[in-house]
Amino acid sequence: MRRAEAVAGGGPVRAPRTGRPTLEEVAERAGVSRATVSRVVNGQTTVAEDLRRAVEAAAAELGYVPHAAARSLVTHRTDSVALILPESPNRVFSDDQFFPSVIRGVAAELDAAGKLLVLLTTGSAEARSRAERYAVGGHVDGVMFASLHDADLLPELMLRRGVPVVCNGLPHLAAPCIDVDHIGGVKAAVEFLLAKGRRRIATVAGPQDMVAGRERLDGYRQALAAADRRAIVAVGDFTAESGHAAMRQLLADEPDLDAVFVASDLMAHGALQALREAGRSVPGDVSVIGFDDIALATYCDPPLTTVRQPIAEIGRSMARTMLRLLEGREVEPLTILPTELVVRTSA
Amino acid sequence: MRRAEAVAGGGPVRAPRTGRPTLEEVAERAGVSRATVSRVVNGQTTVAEDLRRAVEAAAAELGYVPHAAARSLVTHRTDSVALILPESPNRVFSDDQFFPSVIRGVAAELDAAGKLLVLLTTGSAEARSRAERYAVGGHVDGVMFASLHDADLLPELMLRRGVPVVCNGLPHLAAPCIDVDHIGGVKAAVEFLLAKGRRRIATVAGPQDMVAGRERLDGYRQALAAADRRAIVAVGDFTAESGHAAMRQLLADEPDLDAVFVASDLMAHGALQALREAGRSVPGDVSVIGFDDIALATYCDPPLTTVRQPIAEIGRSMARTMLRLLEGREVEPLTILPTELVVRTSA
DNA sequence: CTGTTAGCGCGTTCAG
DNA sequence: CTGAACGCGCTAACAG
Repeated sequence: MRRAEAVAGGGPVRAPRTGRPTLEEVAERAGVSRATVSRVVNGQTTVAEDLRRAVEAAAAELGYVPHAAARSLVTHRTDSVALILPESPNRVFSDDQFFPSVIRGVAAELDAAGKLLVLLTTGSAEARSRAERYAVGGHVDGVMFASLHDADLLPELMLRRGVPVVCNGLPHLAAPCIDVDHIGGVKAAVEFLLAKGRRRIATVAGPQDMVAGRERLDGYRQALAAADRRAIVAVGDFTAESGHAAMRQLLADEPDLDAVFVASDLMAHGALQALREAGRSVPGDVSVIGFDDIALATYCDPPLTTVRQPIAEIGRSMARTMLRLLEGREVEPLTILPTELVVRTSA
Repeated sequence: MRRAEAVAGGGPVRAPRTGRPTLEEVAERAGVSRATVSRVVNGQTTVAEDLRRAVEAAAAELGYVPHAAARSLVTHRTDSVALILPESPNRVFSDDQFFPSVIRGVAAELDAAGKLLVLLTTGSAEARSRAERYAVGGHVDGVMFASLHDADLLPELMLRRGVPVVCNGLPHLAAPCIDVDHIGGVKAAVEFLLAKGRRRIATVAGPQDMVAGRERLDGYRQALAAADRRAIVAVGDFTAESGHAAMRQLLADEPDLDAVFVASDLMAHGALQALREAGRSVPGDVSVIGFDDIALATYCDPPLTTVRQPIAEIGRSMARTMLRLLEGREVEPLTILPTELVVRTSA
């Protein structure tokens, strides 16, 4: 990996055509020192106009692009941040639109700030340790976590290593968090069902190792308790299949239920199918309300009444918080985004 | 940015607690040289067992993680590769499952190889030049392009800069390409419609600045020409809205059409809606066939007959090709994956 | 098998 | 305002 030696025979010693031009080569071509080129490239204003132009010309002709590694070795910055998606790639990029929407929000905000987004999925133990090494190894300036599980130690680990962290889905951490008002949204949904005269209201809850799963169940319980009604609960894992299975379970346990709040739209889609198979009409026999308001909700048959959470805004907000963190500015320790009931046909 | 100076007063000079341990600190703690630590960290077998253990212990205690920039500055490797998605983040992470599925395939394969995936969207000119600087700047070892547009100069640019490239959607490049058999799949679809006795078969074509758009239209034309029938064409851009508009156009131009091949499932979904609004039954009055076989196809009403392309396999194949390229091995210049007609209800 | 040495390409003092 | 010199943390020759 060493540069070519001078050619034997005493001809003029020319630097070999290396793959990429370096600062030094630009400097030589422009007839200035490396330091001056560096200043120009980094937009310092303390360079004489003619030199600056010479440097810019030389850089353009050579197609100079600073070497990322060399630069970040000395600056300790990379101008890129990671978004960690604590699921397998299969899950992240499935038909659940949650992660894609978060990504979209993050990407938009980072793009505007000229930062780069690195996506990491940590669905396996191996992937998790790779992500750790990646972040701690200084590949990125900070790390954002989407939809964390309770048991995930990665955020704390990174914090301890001095990596700036922003998260979603675990509010009690020593890092700024972005989340939505799960409980308020679910209460509105259940109250809507009660106001419609529904009396036996069940729920398909989400996974209980996640805040989103627990709080949506809490909201349901609180609303029912306030109306002095009994809770009827089945638990799924946010997938359509689990929603289908949970709905069957509910129908078996409680055949006379007349409404169900399902903790995600994807599960609601599965639940609708189970109701159809059981010969129940929606919303005639059973009212159904979902949670998320992803595109699928409008495709459902009938179109799904659901609690909208601003998913892309979670991403945007995380990104903005991270950018502020990287600038050393103050940030809100906890940001709660609003949810709202979107009434369609299923309830 | 300089290390703390020795403390005045002559006490023992201790290295200040820097943010992250370096090779040197591990070496000192283990009582060996930096080189030996480097060897152990990089898994070389030429280190005596006792030293290796001492190094491993020291590294573990200090929580040593190699500094990415320093390493890749000398190795010229980063162990990560980029996947470029030549659309805006909004488009990439929309309800079109194409990109997510490609990502999934790429991620799976790269994961298995211990490489990291960096996702870049190049929907704007600015994003494009940022991606260029990123790749040329040596952040990644190679670049993969998904679903290229004809006019995209980025691949050639990167090639010229010596960056390894693999692409999808532009087969005539000086880089290995992965694509699917568009024409064969579409021919099968149209022939299926003809065999069913359909006589006035229209098409909603995709964007004509992409191979996928052009070849699917070609396949349609070839199959109709072989049957001595007239082509009836409207053009969309692969979105549901454009499919809806194109279908309305077709119905206005050719009210007695009895079948339509739509060049993407998302457009087909829009087309179905337009047909419904126009009071045409599917498949009674009009047969509809889509292209892709994403999850949406099964949600359609009626479930969509469609040409399946192995989207995730495109991603896997791109990743495998890239890995081989990075190892300096031979690769196929062109890989064509098969398509197949999946018959459901809409035709 | 191990340690010593020389850069990788760049930003950044510090003199001039 | 400019250039010379140093070091970021690491790998890879080269000696021993």
